[in-house]
Amino acid sequence: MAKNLVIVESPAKAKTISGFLGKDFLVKSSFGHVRDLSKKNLSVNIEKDFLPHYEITPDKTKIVSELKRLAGEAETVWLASDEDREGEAISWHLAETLHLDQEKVKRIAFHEITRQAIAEAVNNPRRINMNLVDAQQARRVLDRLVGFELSPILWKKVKPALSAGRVQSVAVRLIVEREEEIKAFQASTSYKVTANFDVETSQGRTNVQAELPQRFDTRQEAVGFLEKCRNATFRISDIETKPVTKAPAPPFTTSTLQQEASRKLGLTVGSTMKVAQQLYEAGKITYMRTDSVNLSSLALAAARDVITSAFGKEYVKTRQYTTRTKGAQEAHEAIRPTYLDQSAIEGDPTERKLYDLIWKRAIASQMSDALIEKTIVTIDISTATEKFIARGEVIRFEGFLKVYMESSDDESGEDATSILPPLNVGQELYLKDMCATQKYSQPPFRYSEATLVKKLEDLGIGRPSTYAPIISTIQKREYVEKGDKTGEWRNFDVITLKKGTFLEEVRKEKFGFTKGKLIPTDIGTLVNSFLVKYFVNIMDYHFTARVEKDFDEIAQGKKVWNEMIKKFYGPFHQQVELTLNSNEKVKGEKLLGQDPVTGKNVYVKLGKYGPIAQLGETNNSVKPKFSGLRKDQSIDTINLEEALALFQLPRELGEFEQSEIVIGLGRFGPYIKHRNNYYSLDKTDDPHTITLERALTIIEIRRQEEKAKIIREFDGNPPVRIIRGRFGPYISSGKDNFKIPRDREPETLTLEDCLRIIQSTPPARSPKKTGRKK
DNA sequence: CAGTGAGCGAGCTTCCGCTTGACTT
Repeated sequence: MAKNLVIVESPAKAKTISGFLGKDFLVKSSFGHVRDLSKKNLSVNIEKDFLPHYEITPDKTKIVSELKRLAGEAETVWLASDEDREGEAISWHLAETLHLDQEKVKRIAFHEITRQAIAEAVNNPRRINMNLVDAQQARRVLDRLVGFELSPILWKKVKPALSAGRVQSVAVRLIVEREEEIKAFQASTSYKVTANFDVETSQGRTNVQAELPQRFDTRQEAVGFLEKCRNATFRISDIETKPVTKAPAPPFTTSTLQQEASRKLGLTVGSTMKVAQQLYEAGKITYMRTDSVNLSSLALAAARDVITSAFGKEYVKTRQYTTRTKGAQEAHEAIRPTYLDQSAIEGDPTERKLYDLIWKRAIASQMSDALIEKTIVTIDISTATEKFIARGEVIRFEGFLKVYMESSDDESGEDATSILPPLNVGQELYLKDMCATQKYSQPPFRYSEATLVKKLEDLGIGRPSTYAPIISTIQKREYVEKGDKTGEWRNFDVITLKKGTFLEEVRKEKFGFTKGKLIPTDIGTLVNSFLVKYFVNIMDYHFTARVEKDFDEIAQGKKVWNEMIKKFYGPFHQQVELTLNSNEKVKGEKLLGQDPVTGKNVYVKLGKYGPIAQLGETNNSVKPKFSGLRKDQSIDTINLEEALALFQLPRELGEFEQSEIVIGLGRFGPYIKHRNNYYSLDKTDDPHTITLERALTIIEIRRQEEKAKIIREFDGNPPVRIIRGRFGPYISSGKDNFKIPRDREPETLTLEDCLRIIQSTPPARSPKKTGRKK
C-alpha cells in the first residue's frame, strides 16, 4: 500500500511521473474533470446566489470510486492537476468528491517532467487556491446560463435542437459575416505591367524580369504606357542592396500546429489532434493541448546539442519565446518532440509526417536567424517618368531555413522574387517584351477550419482543448458546412508589346471557386441575425475578452464570483424574457413570385427539417404544397424557376409489376418508390427527366445488390437471413438483427444455429438516431 | 435512412473545458 497518492489529469503523464517518484508514490490520473453541472437541467440556483449543483460526471464514477479507495489508504494525497484555472478547479472537485481532509491534501504543480522539477514540486506544496477555483466556477456558470437560456429560445423561435453559446455562436458569426462581405464585394480591375529584359553581364547574356510598381486603372492608360515604351531605351539608375534577417517561428502551440498541419499536410483540425494524441500517448511528443510557446531548459539544451552536431555551432541560437496570445494560461510546454535527437519515428505515414513537422518547428525555433540580401534595381525609361523595379533575393546564411519554413495563408501567391545576375548602375537593358495584364481585386477569403481557429485564438475565444470540438459542433448543428463552390469564368485582357508590335488577347480565368472552406447555411445565417439582433452583448467579438478580465479579477481576489455573475445575469435574463415573449418567429420567409399555372404565391422559408419551398397560403382552407430545397440550394439564392421545379416532384412515372412507380426527392436525395421500397437514384440521374426505362434498370440493379448481400436464407415466419453488412455478417429476422459470434463461420450456420443465436442474444438495436447523423 | 412541413401538445433538444476509451448491426 502506497503512502502517497498523486493525482494528475492525464494517464500518459501519470505513467512518466510514476517513473521519477519512488515506490512510496502511487500516481493515478483523474482523466480531466470528474464533476460538473448536471447535463439534464440548469443546475444553477439563481435564487441562492447562483449556487452550482455539481454531480459526478457519469463516465467518471468508476475512476472516482477507485480514487476514493486509494485516497483512504494513503497518508497524503498530492493533487497535481495542471496549474491553470481548470486545473485548480479539478483539484478542488477532487478534494470535495473524495472527501479529503485538509491536512491530508497537498496541492502541487509540475512545471517540467524532470526528476529535479518533480522533486521541487513535492518540496513546495501549497493549499488549493480558492480564488482561482471561483474564477473557474464563474466561467462555468456563465457558460451554462448563456447556453441553457439562449438555446431554448432558438427551439421556440427557429427550430428544435439548435444551440447557442458564448463560443460557438461567435464562431458562426465570424463565418456568416465573412460570407456577407464576400457577397457584397465588388471586384475592381487594374492593369499590372511587367517587362522582360535582356542584359549583358560578366556571366554572359541573361534575362531580368521587372515590374512597374504602380498599376493603371484603365485599359486605355495601360496601352498608352506601352505605347510610350515602344521606342524607349531602358537604363539602370539605381541598385540598392540591404541585408534582412528573418527569425524562426516559435515552437508549436495547439493552434499553430493545427494551422501548419492544415497548410502543409492538408489535415483537418480534428485529425491533427487525433494523430497528435497518438504521438503523445506513445511518448513521442509533449502534451498537444497547450497555448504556451515556452520550451523547458532541458529541451533547450537538447536542441543545442542536436543542432550543433547536425549543422554546426553557428546554427545555434536558443531563445525563450513569450506568448502574445490573449488569455493564455501556459500550464504546459509548447508542443515538441520528447526526444529532440529523434528526428524521425516509426509509425503510420500521417504520424511520421506530423512528427516531422513538430520536430522541424521545434529545432528551427532554436536556430540562428537567416540572413537574406535583398536587391532592388530601379530601371529608368527614356520616354516616361515611370520606373521599372526588379527585385532579387539572395540567401547569405540559411540559418533556420535549412530546416523549416512556415507557410502562409496568403492565397495570392504572387510576387515571386528571383536571383538577379550581377548588374551595374548605368547599364542598358534591352526590352524583349512587355505585358499589361488586367487584374481583379480579391474578395476576403473564406475561413477554413484552421484559419477560423486562428481567428478565435486572436479574439481569445475558446481553449486548446476546445478548438476541434467547436469546429465540429457548428457543423453538427448545421450552422455551417464545408462547401465547394464551382466558381465561374471571367475574361481578362492581356496586351503584349513585342518587337515594336502590339498583341491584344482576351484570356479566361476561373474565380470564386472554393474547396472545403466554411460556408454558412440558411439556418446559420438566420440564427445569427436573430442572436445579433437580440443579444448584441454576447455576440460581440470582445465579450469573452471582457468576461475574462472579470475572471482574472476574481482569481486575484478583487471580485466575488457570484456578484460578477449577478451583474451579468440581471440584464441578460431580462432580455431573454423579452425575446421569449415577442411574437416574432424566425423563419426567413421570402416571397419569390407567383406560379404562372395556378397564380399562387411561391415562398421559401425554414421548415422544421430545413429550408423548404411553399406553394400557396398557409392560412387558407386549401393546404399549400411543400417541397424541401435541394442540398445545393439556399433560401438566399434560389429563384422562382428553381423553386417551381421542386414542385414537379414527386411525380408518377408509370407502372411496374402492377404497382405505380413514383419519383421523389427526400432527405437523402432523389429516389424511386415502388411498393413501399425506396431506391436511390445515381448521382448522374436527374429526377425531373428520368425515364421509366432507366428507373426499372435502377430497381433491377438495387435488387441484385440486395441479393448479393444475402449469404444464406431460411424460410420461416418471419424469414431468417444471414446478411453481409457494413460491419460484417449478421442475422436478420423480421425487424431485429443479431450479432454472429466471432468463432462461427457465417456460411456454415444452419437455421437451428441461427434460431439459437436469436434466442440467446438480445437484438442489436440500431444506434440512436442522433449518433448516426453526421 | 426516406414521402414531413398547418396546428395541437406530449417529450425531447442545449453550454464550455478538462481528459480518454468504448464500440462497431
